[in-house]
Amino acid sequence: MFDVKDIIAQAIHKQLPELSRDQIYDMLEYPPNPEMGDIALPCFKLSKTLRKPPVQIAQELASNISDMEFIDKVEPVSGYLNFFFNKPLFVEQTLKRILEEQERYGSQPIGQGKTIVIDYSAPNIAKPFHVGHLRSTVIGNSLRKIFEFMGYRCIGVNHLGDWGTQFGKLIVAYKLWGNKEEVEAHGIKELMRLYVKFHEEAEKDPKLEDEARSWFARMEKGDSEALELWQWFKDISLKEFQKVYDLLDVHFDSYAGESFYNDKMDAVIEELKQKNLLKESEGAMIVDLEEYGMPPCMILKKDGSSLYATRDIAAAIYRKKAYDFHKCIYVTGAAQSLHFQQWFKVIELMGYEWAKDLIHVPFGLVSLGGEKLSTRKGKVVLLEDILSEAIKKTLEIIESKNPDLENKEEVARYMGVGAVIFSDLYSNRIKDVSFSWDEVLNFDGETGPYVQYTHARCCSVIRKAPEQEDSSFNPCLLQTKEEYQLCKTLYQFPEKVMMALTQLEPSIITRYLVDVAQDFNRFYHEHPILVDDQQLRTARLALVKATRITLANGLKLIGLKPLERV
RNA sequence: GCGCCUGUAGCUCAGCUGGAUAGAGCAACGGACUUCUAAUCCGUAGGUCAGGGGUUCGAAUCCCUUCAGGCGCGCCA
Repeated sequence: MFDVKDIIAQAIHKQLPELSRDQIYDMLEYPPNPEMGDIALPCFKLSKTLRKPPVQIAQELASNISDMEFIDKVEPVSGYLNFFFNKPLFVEQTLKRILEEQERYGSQPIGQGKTIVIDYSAPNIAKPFHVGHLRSTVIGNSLRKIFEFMGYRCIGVNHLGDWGTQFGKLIVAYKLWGNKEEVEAHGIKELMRLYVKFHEEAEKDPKLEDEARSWFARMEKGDSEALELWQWFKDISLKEFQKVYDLLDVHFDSYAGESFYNDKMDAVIEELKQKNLLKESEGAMIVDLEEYGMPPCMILKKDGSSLYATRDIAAAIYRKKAYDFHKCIYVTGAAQSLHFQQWFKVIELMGYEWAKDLIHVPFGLVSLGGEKLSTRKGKVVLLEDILSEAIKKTLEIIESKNPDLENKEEVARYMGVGAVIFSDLYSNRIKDVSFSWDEVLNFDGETGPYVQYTHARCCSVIRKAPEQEDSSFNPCLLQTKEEYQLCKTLYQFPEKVMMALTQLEPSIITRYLVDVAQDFNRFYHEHPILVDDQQLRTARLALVKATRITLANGLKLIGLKPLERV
């Protein structure tokens, strides 16, 4: 594997044995502009340990450092040591590596033999799938792809919200105002109507709440009428969710939701008792977390029924047994941060050393015109509607730009859905986002369609190029600003994937794809590729092929299918 | 009241675990299609990095503090 940074780190290490190669590796950075070289070592930090001014350190290193094949020039500039690559060699090695590794380019086998459980999406049964759920779904899906790319075995778990008092409410509403035909005909939309109606009516008549609670209690006791209705609601919901997942191309290995853990709770409560962690407070059972600066974690309500913390604890213990995970990752809204901290601590107090392997990956909430989304008030944007709008708009663009395209419908589907996913993975996940139709349906600039378009452009050039058997090329012919810059950006892909993995941050990939696309489009605009000069054409084609591979690999990591024609 | 998160161009956001002159896209304006897909490219304009202190050779980045917004804090998940 070709890694210039490592080569440079080693050369510096020879001069400065007091620092490890890894330490030096981490100090190396990419200078802000090309005149400052390709890689730089700031010497300011070394100043203290070496008891010399940084300028002098840089100068000494520059004159003593041994000649390296990959480096043309080493230049000390006001405390920085700037390395200038041997461009042809760098270009050759970088492109060769990409062209050889193909769909493996960017991956490192760091996860061999390790299992990651990723808990994502987790919509609530009988409630519509809206923009808010999309984030968990696409972030989780992308993290899963990234981990798999790095050699981990991944278990995607959809922890369905399929248990709780809301089903009591739904049963009451169904019995009072609903009927079988309407539900069969309109699915979740009808269930949501009933749910919203329940809350409206319950404000006038609080007795409804009691009724709902008693229906839920019947469910917990195994009452067959209640459970049949529950199962029916669940089937209807899952069928509709499946349509969305198919459209998004998101899949799970397990749909074990909340109800799955019903019969696993008693054992957990028993264990907590035995380990002396449970404490009675105001009639309820809690784990006191005061000495850790947190409010108590509630395990049992006054009436003896369990809560979501109880379920999460049971689920974690089950997953550890079932999958023996290396890490278990929970992709949920930032609003739940405290909840996760609390029950992670409970797991730790129970004496499980793997408590440290539980990771909460929070993300900011989605609002709608400054207002919080609320299923109960019916204030939501349905994901289905967003996706179909995006597909419709894509189709319009195709009709006007490329009406002869084959299978327009299919391309529009991938492109439109991809645009929505891309925009959701575009900024740091922790940021709150305000949903805007304008933004989601804008296909210019830093967007999914822009990257897809660029990928298709690469494919198109490659298709039109004459066949050639020899894969070699002359890297000396790729020395212009645009060509070299593109090459340097392509070189960074493995680092970016690694960063996305350690930071659990898919947006690093998304942004990187835009960088690649920008660099490629500049190159494409400046330099004709399919020229008569066979040498030049072959060299530029190698660059196009490498770009295509990198874009395709990155797109797959954020859950998009790279398109060959748009 | 306590805790967590956020604050960078008119708007949406990057800024790599402290580094060189703070970068993109959108919107605006002006250019580039007889030539590999113009969903593209080039140029112009746009900044007290919320305010104030501190640490440091160096701060958008770390610490303290104020302000603004969001989210949490026992019987929902």
